[in-house]
Amino acid sequence: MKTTLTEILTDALERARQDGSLLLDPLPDIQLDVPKDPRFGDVATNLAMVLAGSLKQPPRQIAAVLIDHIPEANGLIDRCEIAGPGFINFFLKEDYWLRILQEILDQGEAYGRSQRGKGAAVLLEFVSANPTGPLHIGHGRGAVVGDALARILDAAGYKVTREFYINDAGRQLRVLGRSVWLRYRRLFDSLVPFPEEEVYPGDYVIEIAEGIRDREGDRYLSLPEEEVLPHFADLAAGEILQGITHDLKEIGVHFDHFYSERSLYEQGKVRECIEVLEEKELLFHEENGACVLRTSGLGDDKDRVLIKGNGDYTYFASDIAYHREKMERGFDRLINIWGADHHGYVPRMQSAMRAFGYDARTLQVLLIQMVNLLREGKPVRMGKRSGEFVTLAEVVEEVGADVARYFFLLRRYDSHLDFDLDLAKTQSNENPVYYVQYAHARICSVFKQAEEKGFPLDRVAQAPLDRLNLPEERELIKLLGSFPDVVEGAADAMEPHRIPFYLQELASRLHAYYFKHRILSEDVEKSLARLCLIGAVRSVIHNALQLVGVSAPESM
RNA sequence: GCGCCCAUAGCUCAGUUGGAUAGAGCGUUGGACUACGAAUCCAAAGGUCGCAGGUUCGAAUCCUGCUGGGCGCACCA
Repeated sequence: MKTTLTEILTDALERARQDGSLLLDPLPDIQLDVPKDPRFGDVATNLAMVLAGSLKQPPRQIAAVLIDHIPEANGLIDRCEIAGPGFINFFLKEDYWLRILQEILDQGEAYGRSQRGKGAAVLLEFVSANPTGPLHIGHGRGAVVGDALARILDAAGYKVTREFYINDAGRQLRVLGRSVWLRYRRLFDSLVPFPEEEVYPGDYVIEIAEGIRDREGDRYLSLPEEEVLPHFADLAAGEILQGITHDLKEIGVHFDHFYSERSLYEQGKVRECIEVLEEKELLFHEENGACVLRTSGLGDDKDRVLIKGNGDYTYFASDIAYHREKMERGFDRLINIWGADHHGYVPRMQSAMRAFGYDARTLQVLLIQMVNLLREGKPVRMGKRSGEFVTLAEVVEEVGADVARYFFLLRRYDSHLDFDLDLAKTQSNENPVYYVQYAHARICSVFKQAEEKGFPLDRVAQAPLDRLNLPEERELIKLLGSFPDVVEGAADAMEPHRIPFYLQELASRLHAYYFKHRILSEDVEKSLARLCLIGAVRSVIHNALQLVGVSAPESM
């Protein structure tokens, strides 16, 4: 809708320029609004007010000129009004809305999809949790936001690849190996010390050690530590990663690739990356042998070490190699989803992009704020080191995947989230998930009812849609008509939470309409038309729920 | 000390990229089932958009400075 109106306005501007009534150069961007108040029309633009400054004419006068240049036979606009300081309000032709309704019915699951992204290839990296322990609730939020964003971008015409980066090199993994090794030895000798401060204390480490003992007995006790530790580390990481993918699957999140950090080293990508930077003369070496990237000249506040004095690579080294690798795989855009506590890392990552000659804006980082888990109104203490660790899997088990997902998406990703376990578990009107799902189930129920009562459902496609002339019906159709704009907006801004908010409003309008007006009546033609309307609502609710990965049940 | 994020109704939060009278859910109060699902609906009360300046036709939104909260500032990950 907005796009066709934009064309009409651009055309009007062009005509006005050619006949000299408006001295435009260049043509301005056209901004369209859907006014909150229906009295201000179906769509409005502030165009005249924007132009007032440069044209040095009163906005209302410019608006009048513009309206004069809109052709009569545009097929869309019924009438225009100039309002307030210079808004142009457009009232669209009655049958336009019926065409929209027909379009929704025709398109079905495709309604809401667009070519906004023009097929641009996007690499969306998210979760990327270290394989050293189970996912917690914060990971869950990142996972669900990332997954929903992937679905939304896909619907908006981007080619999305979902990737999980595995930190399977470096110190944390060595610590994991040592943790398992100590637990393993303790299974045979309880006197072996277990320094909780230096290793991972979680019970899952014991379980991994027990697994090794059950399968292979005590044979590792006699082997030298240097041999056992890397093996245990790999074994444990593999097992934990399997658990992670399992937990992600339980909450409906999947990945196209798992990208191994270690493979970057094994394929020489890290070294290659450093050589390239060396050629670009972006590196310098300190007295102790450390190798440093001059990020300070590229937007970061200081230079960053790539190779330490002891010869070890820093994580930053493999990270930039990874991102260079992403670009070399041909992606147009990179999106990373990180916990907000990593925000200090963003400038240096973007300076690395610049170091390789890419626009820093090619990499966008979404920082997901922390999640506060509440039970009985009190925060549940989190943290890998604390005893009462609550995993994502436990939360999903407790409240279900639909609820968990919806709760994660109910807030902007950059605001703190209180996850209230008791609220999440209530199957009542306090729980926003059911409100929306109920609307869907309710419509399904009406269709079932219509079938039982013998309404000629095979004639629904020929229903006289012009019988839908109530204000509530008109508003409902308008809301349905804005769905593609909502999806595009969510994709542009990378803000999945817009979908649940849209759903809330749509469900609310549906419930109100349903309560006030009977769908099935003696007037068969009208009943069929109304079935078309609620059928379209059902379809859009279904599509929107699909975008956030929440199920649309036919009965509850 | 420096940097980033946040501050909107009693609570939790939206606010269409600077637009018209600032919205929703929950909670509170009062009402609505002999008809398609009451997990629903209708109505009311509730606001100095943290504070003070600035930018302009117009600011919750943009710029500056404060106040208060969160998080970062490694040759850690």
